[in-house]
Amino acid sequence: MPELPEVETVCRGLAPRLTGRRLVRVSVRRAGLRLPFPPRLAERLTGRQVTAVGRRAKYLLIDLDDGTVVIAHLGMSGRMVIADAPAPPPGKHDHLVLETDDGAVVTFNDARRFGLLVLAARAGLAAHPLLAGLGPEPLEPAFTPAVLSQALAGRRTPVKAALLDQSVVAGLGNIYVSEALFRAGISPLRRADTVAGAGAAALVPAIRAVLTAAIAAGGSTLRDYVQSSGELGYFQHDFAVYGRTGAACPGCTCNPAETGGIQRLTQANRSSYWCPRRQD
DNA sequence: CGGCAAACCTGCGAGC
DNA sequence: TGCTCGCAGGTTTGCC
Repeated sequence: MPELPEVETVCRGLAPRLTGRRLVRVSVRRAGLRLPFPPRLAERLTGRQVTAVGRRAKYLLIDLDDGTVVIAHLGMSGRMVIADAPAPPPGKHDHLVLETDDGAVVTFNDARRFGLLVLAARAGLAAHPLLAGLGPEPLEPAFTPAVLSQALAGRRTPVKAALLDQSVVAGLGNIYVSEALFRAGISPLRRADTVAGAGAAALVPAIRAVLTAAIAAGGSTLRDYVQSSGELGYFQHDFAVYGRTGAACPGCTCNPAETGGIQRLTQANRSSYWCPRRQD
């Protein structure tokens, strides 16, 4: 499920509970997820102090006091749940449990197991194979129309697929690509190279606005980003087009019964949602 | 190299 | 109620 805003929300929820804390107990309940867990994972984490919790694209980065960084990805169904010690009995798909010296219990749960968790050295982290190919962070100043334009130029694939490509821009997923294209008035069917230039100039603020609003929703609907259940990163957010096939387009005044409303199509095996009257 | 389908794995809702 | 089918927010692989 998680795209950049959800991972950011998980990050903000974990940070106050983990930063400065020492990991006093680590349970590893299976051999790995999409990738195998590192050898001796529990031993390598136990006793370490967390110095920072951050994010790059959809990756969660947890810095430890020995120069190690935990790189975690939530895949499609991964979640982090915070509870108070004593640790509750592990549930189905609880794969990793971290306990801190002040009594927080963080559980990494992932039903589909598309997530991952590996260790890396902080030094040279940007060159790590998982991170090296990532494009710019969409909320940072380096993500400019010129940069996006350059990344889209020469690409003959639909713009929908190009924006899903993490080397073009990091952190967008299926939901926010549809939402950003709607805001920018660009059809998901457009060939990427035709979106360079003016299209990119419209897309950059659209992407920024969509992500910023989603992060704000994550923060505002949760108390300190942690639900009462302890679950992080999952929040209700109103989408303009995503999952709204047949519904009225929020930007149109026409009758969806006559126009068909929001349309859904399949591109590269993923659903795209769009309003044909406002996006071309 | 570029683009697409399939693969990984489980859960859930819709339809019969 | 219970089964099957299609669908799911990610990423990699392998094939044309």
